[in-house]
Amino acid sequence: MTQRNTRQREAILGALGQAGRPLGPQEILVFARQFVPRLGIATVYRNVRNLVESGQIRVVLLPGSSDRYELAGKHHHHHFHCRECDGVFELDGCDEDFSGVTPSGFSLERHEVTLYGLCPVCS
Amino acid sequence: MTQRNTRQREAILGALGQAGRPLGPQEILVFARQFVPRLGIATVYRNVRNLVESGQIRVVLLPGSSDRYELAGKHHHHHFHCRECDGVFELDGCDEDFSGVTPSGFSLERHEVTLYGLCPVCS
DNA sequence: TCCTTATTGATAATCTGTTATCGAAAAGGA
DNA sequence: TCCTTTTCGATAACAGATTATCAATAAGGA
Repeated sequence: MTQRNTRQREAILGALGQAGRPLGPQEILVFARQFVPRLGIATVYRNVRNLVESGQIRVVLLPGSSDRYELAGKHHHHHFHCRECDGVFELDGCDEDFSGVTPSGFSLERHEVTLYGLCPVCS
Repeated sequence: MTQRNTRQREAILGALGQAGRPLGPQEILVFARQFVPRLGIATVYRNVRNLVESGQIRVVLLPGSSDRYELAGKHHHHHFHCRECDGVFELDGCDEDFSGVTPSGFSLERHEVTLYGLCPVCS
């Protein structure tokens, strides 16, 4: 036997699906406890790591803030980071092309765009 | 007497000027030791904090990497982050407008763009 | 130059986020 | 159901970045 299906892993995936936006480990814990009340933070970290390795979820890196996670398989997009509640929200797909801004000599592989301000709730 | 002019602070500002790109505290230490060989890392952190507070330098926040610092007073611009040497480089001014990408209900205040790939040296 | 006191340099302490440990619980094949 | 082995949950330990401590040094005004 290799990997087992646990209620905990399902709860974590369920939390990310339900939230519809990138969550940090602590946020995942809160959401997923709806499904598994006794869920522990170590289990969240463990499963998040495995799910990233297996390609089921994706790491969202943010300037000046800790990592969030979102379900994989979405097309290229970026995020909005609320300075008040610290929540992160998904934006619609990105069609920007930054090759023109890239100085000669540099080889551009990817880009990250983050918008800041207030989310609807905090406005 | 309130604040004194020290060789150390001058060396730190000199390092940032000479490098011409955002530096982290450890990088600042290396560069600035050209001017003050016995410079300590605590002094770098102390001065960096004061210089940010006094508005002489600016914090550069990067996704998935620790903070860098650059001289203040430049016009709005973004950065290129080399995945090989971890160096950060300044790009020419940004004229992007992301208000069209901002969903209704959100209030956009600022944005951050980071390009990734290889710098000329690492290419 | 002298003296006061901000600043330095070395290092211990702290902080935040994450991983390791280990006995208890539970997945799932026989 | 039983048994093996993965996974869990609580918490200790760790890692990297940053800040605090404190005796020694050095600005810079008198």
